[in-house]
Amino acid sequence: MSRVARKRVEPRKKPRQERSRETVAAILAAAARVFATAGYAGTTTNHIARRAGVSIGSLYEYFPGKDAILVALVERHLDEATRELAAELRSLRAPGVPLAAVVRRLVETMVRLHAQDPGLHRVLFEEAPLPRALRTRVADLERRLAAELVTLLEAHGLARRDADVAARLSVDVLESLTHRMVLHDPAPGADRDEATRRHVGEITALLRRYLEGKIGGEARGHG
Amino acid sequence: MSRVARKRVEPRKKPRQERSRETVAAILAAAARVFATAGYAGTTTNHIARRAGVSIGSLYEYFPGKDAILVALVERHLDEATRELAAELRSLRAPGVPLAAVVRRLVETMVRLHAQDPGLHRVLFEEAPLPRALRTRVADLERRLAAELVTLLEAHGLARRDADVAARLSVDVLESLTHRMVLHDPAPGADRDEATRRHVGEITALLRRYLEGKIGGEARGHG
Amino acid sequence: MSRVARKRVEPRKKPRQERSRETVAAILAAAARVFATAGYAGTTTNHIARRAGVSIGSLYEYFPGKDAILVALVERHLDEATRELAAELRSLRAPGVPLAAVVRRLVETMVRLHAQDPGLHRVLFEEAPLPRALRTRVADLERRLAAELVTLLEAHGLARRDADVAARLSVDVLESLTHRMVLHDPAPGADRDEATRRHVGEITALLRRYLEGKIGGEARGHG
Amino acid sequence: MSRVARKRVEPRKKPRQERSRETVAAILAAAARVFATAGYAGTTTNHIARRAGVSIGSLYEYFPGKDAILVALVERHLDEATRELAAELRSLRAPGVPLAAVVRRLVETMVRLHAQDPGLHRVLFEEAPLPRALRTRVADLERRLAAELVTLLEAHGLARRDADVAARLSVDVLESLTHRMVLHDPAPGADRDEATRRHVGEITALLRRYLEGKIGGEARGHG
DNA sequence: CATGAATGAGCGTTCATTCAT
DNA sequence: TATGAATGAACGCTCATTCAT
Repeated sequence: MSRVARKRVEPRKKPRQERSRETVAAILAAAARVFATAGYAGTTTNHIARRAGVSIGSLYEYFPGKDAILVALVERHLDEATRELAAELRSLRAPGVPLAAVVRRLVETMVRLHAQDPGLHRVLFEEAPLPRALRTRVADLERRLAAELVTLLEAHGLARRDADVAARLSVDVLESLTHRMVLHDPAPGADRDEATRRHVGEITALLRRYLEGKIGGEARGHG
Repeated sequence: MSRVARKRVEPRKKPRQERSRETVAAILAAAARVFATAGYAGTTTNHIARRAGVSIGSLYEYFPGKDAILVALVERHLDEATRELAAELRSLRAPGVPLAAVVRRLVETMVRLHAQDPGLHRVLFEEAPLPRALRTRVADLERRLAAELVTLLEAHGLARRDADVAARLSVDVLESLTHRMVLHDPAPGADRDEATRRHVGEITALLRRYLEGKIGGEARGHG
Repeated sequence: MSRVARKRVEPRKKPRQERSRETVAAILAAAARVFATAGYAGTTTNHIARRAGVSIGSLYEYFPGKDAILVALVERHLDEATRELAAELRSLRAPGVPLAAVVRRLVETMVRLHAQDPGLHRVLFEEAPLPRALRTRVADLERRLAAELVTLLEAHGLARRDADVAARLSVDVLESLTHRMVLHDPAPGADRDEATRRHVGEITALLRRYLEGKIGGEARGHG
Repeated sequence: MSRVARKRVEPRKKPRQERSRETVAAILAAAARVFATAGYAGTTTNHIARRAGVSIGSLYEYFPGKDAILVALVERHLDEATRELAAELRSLRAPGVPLAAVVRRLVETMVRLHAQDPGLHRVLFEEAPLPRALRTRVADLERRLAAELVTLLEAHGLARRDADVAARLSVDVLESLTHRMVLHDPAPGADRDEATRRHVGEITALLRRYLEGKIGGEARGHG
């Protein structure tokens, strides 16, 4: 994956029988643990197979290699993220939800998506160089989120010429600050929740200032 | 580097003669190119040596392994960043510089630091797991920048109870948005400069909103 | 192995299938030949693997390195030596065996154990620095042989205060003279057997003199 | 040295000037220490050079490689041994020295020769495979000692048909038991001297029994 | 003569991958 | 289908040795 020669990363065959589905699930679960603890370079297919309680031969029956497993994990994560975001947006589109709540809940959702397995998240989206197709998929997801945000802003009377620019930057902020927060996570201790809550509040404030302040339309971009 | 067994990453011997200083320079230059194009995992010491026009033995004469070279590159970058930031801050502390200019020039400086070799930057600070000492050094640099920002805000009459929190988040935004911008960089084409300029302007606007808006002290954190 | 950092020398995994048992046997047989002809330092894992008709990967599947193979060879030899000595001693403890026969047969047994592969024996027990555990095992074996010899001497009415000292020195003589004889072995020619027989006779005479002569208890150790 | 291809082991040039002689001496002294502590395989020429406070280039000015240094050390040791043995034998040939003293002093001399640097001795004469020329020189030394012993025995009225055989075996015993004793040496503690004295006494007793007992001419070698 | 930077063959070792069972 | 023994390309790294300075 790191190299030029692009390799197959599609799963080899669809699991048809029950047992096969369990095998695949075991492999993915094991891979998630191994990637998270050993990093991308430190993970080997033999490692994963042993941890999954599956023979190395079986692993290769379903995945053509380590990168394919990683890709499957990323796709699984993206599926979930897509689903959760869609659900959240559905509820945020309901009339009567104040913008403050919209922003806050978007921040919370992003944090939740990143925080469920930070170590794995770091490996999947930072350490490992993803194939172009996946990077495109991530980009699409962000683009769609930005588009939704434009709609939401309009619904709250915040329409502007450059609403799309503002929405796009807001998504970037959402994504990169939550990512960063999760990676800089201190040891999962007692007051981590408190720290997270404060952080969420602060990011929310920042985004509200940015988005709502626009209305006033003061001079911008002229240093 | 990913695993427990921390290995030596200090350079092995100081180059004494002129010739060896050239060798070390050639190795570092080659390593920067190889890391940037092949990624962390895809880079080997043999690659680097060949690209540097140096024997593999010479490489190991000066560096105990790939990670040590990476560390040297990171330190070189951090030295430069420290120097540039210090210079910039010195000039921004001069009386009469408007806050708008302070913010914009900080954004510009960060972009400059990230943009000079984006591919390498990505590998050094994202893909490769840095030893703790270096991570600490990066964290210190950010902390000092945040502290400076607090001073600057006070000098502009923006003192608040939570100035440190705001400054800290601003630094996070500075860092992560410029990082992100640089990585999502489209092929270095004609209008990249234009895109960069717009992006800088927008980030500046966001930070000004965030920092200046605080004064008003409207309700925050109660989403 | 010579250095401080003790490495693993335990075999990596037990061969389960028939095929792998053959592989392990082939590796050990090849290693015996290579060690014997090339010496410890001159032996490499690649040598052994090629000679065994096995891939280098397979070798490392079963042994973590050259020292582990050497250790396995030593243990195999010690197992055999222990077994043969035990059998011999059992028969020597039978009533009616004259002391002359006891001594002679012990010498013959030792010669037999050393002589079956002198070149290998030299590498295993002289050239290669064995891990402490194995050296201890060798020492234990010698200690037990000395203890048995004390019992045998008593059974022949040769009890003395310092019987243990005499037995211990006798074992040292047995071990070191047969070792030496085997190493100084001339090319395996026609009259080697004759030379060996003479040598065995002479060592036997020396030991009988030493052990039986004690009875008389003439002045000793006073120059 | 371990390999087939015999390499040069003669010193490259005779040191003519004072400084050169010092350099060679420093190299040999350093090599003795390094070989003794790191073993044959663990010793490198760079190691030796650094320890000698000499550049690696200078080392190669005087010795063509690691084996040549080892050979020089062995030769130095053999020179000394030859000298000491000759002196000892000269004094033992004086009329009136009882055979008991002859034997004891030979044992003591052998112990002294082995014990002055046991670690080094082990590397030089056991671990490292010496070139044939040196092995021959060692064999010659032993042969001459055996011949001397025959003369001494005759002088004490112990002449026999197989005096040469007995003398030869006695030398073997002298050599191998002292060697063995020195290698099995316990940590150089308080009572090591006591142990050594006892051991010397016992070996002396063994050899006297063997040599003097012959006269009686009881049945031997017909086991 | 002395230096020490440079060399590169060759070692030990891993691990993705295949395939006979 | 499942297994796991076998493979071997390719990596990290050392160290004896040379040679320009």
